[in-house]
Amino acid sequence: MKSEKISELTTSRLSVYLRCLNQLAADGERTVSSEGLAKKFHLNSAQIRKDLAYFGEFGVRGVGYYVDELRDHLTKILGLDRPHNLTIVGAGRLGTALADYYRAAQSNFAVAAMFDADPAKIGTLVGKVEVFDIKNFPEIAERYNIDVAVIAVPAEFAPAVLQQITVSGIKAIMNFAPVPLKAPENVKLKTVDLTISLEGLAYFLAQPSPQNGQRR
Amino acid sequence: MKSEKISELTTSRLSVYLRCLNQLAADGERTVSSEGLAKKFHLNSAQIRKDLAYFGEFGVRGVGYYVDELRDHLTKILGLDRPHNLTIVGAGRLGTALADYYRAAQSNFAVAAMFDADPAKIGTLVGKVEVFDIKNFPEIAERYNIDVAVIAVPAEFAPAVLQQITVSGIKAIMNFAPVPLKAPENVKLKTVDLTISLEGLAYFLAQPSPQNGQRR
DNA sequence: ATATGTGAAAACATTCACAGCT
DNA sequence: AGCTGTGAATGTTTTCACATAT
Repeated sequence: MKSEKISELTTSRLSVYLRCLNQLAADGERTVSSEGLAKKFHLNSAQIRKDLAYFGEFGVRGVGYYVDELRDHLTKILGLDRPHNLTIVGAGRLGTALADYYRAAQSNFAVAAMFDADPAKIGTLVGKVEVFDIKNFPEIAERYNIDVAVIAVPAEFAPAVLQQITVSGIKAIMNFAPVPLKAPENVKLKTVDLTISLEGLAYFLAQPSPQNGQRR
Repeated sequence: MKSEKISELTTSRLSVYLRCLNQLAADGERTVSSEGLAKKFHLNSAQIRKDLAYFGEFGVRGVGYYVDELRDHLTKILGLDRPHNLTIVGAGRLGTALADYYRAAQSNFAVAAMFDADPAKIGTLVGKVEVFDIKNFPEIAERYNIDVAVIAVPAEFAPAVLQQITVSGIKAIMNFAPVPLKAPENVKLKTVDLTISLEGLAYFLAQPSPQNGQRR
């Protein structure tokens, strides 16, 4: 157990471990070893032990980890022991798909509201979630106690949307707009760039090495 | 110019640079320095020079990089100088949203076909793209000359879908199912896990440090 | 016997700083 | 004078290997 700063690589692995532990619990497993976990996702067992050891000594030597206990720890560590209210800004194709996706995924994230600038969309429902005018963001975010915002608007509007979100005091933002955004200090911004991920695949295909038998 | 193995971190930055160069070209800029690029995305200029130097000496000392020339190089390096045919497996909410997203993004990725197992969806159109029966994957993939596949099915079906895709000889796969998949050697698999990204935000919110003024 | 927790080593990535070119 | 390309230095992440606990 150390008090260093935890890297993002570690925390996203914790999410993966937790998902796996939920599965193991459902399967009725009582304990699991770091080696057992490691095999499930082609990962090094020392890495798992180290990731967990940042937060405490959860294991028992000679035995492994108790599934239920570790699951509770990770749930708490990841802040998933209490609900989060999500908003999705941008009620276009991607925004509505994300709303549906997050609504369907049973999780502690409730999609509480959506926003758009298009008058035709304002007032409509996506699933059971109302689309509000982006102009009223601060008021609605307050009313619904939003703590996480997802940006799903075209790149050109993203900086302005980010601005509106941050002035409302929201500290956690996920951005799907393909543009580099700079969030204020003490606001966590994660960008997922769907285009760049694809281009990484194109690069791979362009490499000479795997060209044997490759479809062109 | 080295012949080392290029890291994925480098290649995704190349995508970012290319996007920026396209913008600069549209703005009529002739040259740009590594420092100029670096400022745009809060990045170190040495990193940019190093990333580029893996592939050649594209710059001119005392001047910088010629926008058009560097753009051409990066386009070629990333394999974006020729078209790619994309398929999306899973015509649910996420799959159709991704289809629309990639269709709209003007790029070298053409959405050529979609697949699903649900008889109600087979034969329908998403945009102008037909949904085929997943059973016919090999034949249709061949017909449309698919070289990149996107997995957008529920986690439980993802392993079987991966299997079907890889036996068809497709070498580049993007996975949105929240499950750890293992692709064969010489197949590139990228997973984007929308849930894990959110949980990283929850972890951040659960930390004591930024709790001043945070909405709960 | 078995599996954790962790220093030490190795691998990998970023940044510095400057020689060298235009 | 100005900016690249790159070795060297620094920082970060992963893996090894083993003492330590049950």
